[in-house]
Amino acid sequence: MTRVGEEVVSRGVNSDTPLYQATKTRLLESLSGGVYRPGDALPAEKDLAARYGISIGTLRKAVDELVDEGILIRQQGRGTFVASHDRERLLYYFFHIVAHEGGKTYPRVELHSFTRGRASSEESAKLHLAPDAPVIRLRNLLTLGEAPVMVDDITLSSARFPKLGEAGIRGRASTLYQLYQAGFGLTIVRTSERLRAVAAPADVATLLRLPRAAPTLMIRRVALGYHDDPIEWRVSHADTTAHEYFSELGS
Amino acid sequence: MTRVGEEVVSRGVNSDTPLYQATKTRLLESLSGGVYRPGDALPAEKDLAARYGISIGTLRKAVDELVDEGILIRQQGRGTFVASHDRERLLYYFFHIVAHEGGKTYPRVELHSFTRGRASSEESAKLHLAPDAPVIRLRNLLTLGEAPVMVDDITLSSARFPKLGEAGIRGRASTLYQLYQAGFGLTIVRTSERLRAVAAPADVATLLRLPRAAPTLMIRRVALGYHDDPIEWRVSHADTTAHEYFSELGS
DNA sequence: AAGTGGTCTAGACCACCAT
DNA sequence: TGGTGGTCTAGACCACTTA
Repeated sequence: MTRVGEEVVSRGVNSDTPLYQATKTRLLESLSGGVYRPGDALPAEKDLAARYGISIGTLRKAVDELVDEGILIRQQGRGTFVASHDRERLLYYFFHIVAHEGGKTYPRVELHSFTRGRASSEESAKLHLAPDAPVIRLRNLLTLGEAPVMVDDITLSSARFPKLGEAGIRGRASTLYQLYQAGFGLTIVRTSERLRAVAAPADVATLLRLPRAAPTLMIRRVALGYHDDPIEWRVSHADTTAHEYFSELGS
Repeated sequence: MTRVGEEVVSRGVNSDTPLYQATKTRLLESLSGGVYRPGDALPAEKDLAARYGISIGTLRKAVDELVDEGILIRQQGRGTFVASHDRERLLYYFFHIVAHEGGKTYPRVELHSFTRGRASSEESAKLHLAPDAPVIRLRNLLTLGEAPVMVDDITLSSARFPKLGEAGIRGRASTLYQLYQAGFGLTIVRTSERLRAVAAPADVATLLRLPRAAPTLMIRRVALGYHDDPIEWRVSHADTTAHEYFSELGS
């Protein structure tokens, strides 16, 4: 009934990469380029399919993968939306500290210090920066319930966060990731973490009200954007006497 | 060209759950029931679709999800296979300890002790057992390179592992998960882990050749089967001076 | 060459949401 | 009521593996 041969030929340039993957790339470029912004609704699937000149099934396969990756969000009857860093989403995807045997709660975050400097070799490696590139360093103290639970040491490239000052952070009622997104157009999509158990450094122990050299969970995290570009480097120390790190993996 | 209405009616019983989900359940039941065993090839997709009386697209959607969950494995041109606990797969999905900044290596595992007893309240909770149910406890010592790196304390329900004795474990050249699968028809599909930093218990410190009360990474893990049924409870203590826990999340 | 999964199409109908 | 995503179909052709 159909002459698929003609269609396939008319598909055009990309001969080796599948159409749905090319479509995914186009969507990703529209996202990182700001054509569709966090919170926006995408055009309806049939419109998008028509615009790209592909069938709705192929369009859906591309969107499916972006939904799986947490980049788009489908809502039946309403539309498809660009994921934004609202608190719930952040808590769900990027915050892994929970009370023992308990559920997730949103932490209180307090900016403890803000400094500028030049990248260490580790920082430049993690953030793909030139040696000695200028960086911004923040230290946050996180509280769950009453007690301080975690100290975050965060490094950002000054080049990617122009004009970011201490006031800009302290003034906000939002989270850091919301600030990256709203203020600099940078959306965190994925993180990669490595964990160790270490004796608390003296300054961390003080902030967490722990005995000197108490065991703490050290979390070293790179946060990545749409194109797996590193946006933030973070070293955290958590007190795990009343909380723990949650990991649901292996599927 | 088609009368979809008739088809939909002829779909039969399950009116609220989508066909592809019902199909997924049927496949899962065939897997846990041993109709298709680990390593086996499934029937070709068009044959399966015909057998279930559904279109190939719907069958593929069900299989897609099982592939995403690591339960089935597709190989173009060859077939679709039931995932088995070969070393590579275990390493990739279930073993999260890597050398600092390094890649994964397979550990040497040594059975250190084998005992029987009755479930603690925690063990019975984690394994969904009655209080004081009979359990088997193993302690393994894991070595990466030359140095001991991790101590695993494993608890199994005696009821689910009948006739499992020390010789049955020590004699094997395989991994524990391969033993669960080949010997008892139990396949691990997913794990859920919670991590803390704790001072090494005395016996663990000795085995890991660490100073008393050195910080260790404590990993508490439930391993689950096809129907999210708990199969194994494991508490590990890792020395993270030269290794770390790897977690790729947030997508 | 035969068999398998992988891609893609064109379109029908269902379920849900807003108005 | 009209629009959105969600499900499902029937079938063509492509890419890959094996013999």
